Amino acid sequence: MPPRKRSQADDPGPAKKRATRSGTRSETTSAKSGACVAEAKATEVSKEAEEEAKEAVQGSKNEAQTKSKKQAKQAKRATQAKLGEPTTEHAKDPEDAKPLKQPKLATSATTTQEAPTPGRRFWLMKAEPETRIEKGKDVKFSIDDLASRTEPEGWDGIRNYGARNNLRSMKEGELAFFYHSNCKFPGIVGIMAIVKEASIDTTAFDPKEPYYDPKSDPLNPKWYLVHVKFVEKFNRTVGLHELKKYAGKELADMPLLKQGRLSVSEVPEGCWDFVIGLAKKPAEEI
DNA sequence: GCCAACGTTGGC
DNA sequence: GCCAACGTTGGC
Repeated sequence: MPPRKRSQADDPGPAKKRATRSGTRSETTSAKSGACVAEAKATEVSKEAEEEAKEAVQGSKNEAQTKSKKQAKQAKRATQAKLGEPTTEHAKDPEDAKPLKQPKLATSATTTQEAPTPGRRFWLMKAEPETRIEKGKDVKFSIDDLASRTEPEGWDGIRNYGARNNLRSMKEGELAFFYHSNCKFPGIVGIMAIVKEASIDTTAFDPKEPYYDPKSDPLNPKWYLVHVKFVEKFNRTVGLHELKKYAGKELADMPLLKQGRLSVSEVPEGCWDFVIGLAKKPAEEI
């Protein structure tokens, strides 16, 4: 599905093609015993971590004293890497499993009444629509593939902290652009909806998976996915080249254009609306 | 296939 | 904790 590493390995391992994506590998996929157990365990663990995190927040005073150094460190790193949780936070750090605290409240709704309802945010997620074999499996995933699904699709394979953090702050009901990358005509091709919030991406634990991460540990999961469903395919692709025309203007704040490599990024509401406008433009006006 | 930009790793 | 070397993304 989403883009990833290019190991040239190509070992023609067996592989029920599409295993990765065909999945909807949510907890309902009770078939795979091993992975499932792992997931269950991992879930527990992450719950614990969640509890810890909560406690940490509640007892923030004490915590501030005991952990302030650590936090300072993290903050610094985060700044350095500018992508959120970076480099060293690996397996060791239990904070890694910390789930979605309050994402920064969204722009517009920040000011509105009842605090606990952050505004809806918008996203952009990349996938490769053209065949590419990774560890014997085709990682291709296009908007047409998504459209053909009858069940929510687990957006797995995200192996970048910045992207992951974005995944983890997605809320059910939010919308995302589907972006075709690493292909002839890269660009935004349609819209999907988040139908299930972050859960553990168990493909990280399976050596046969294209996006296996030997450093991830079911007991302290690093990688997450969300489930999405198809909403709409645009009549035309809003190409990257076209988007770039507005990079200094209407789309100045579009992370896609500033940090091209992030496979899951946020789209400011204004940019969202603007892109929709582009997508609906009659051909003559393009 | 090239390569710029950026992320990650590991030595010190 | 810095930073050089290495790896990956993804447009072209």
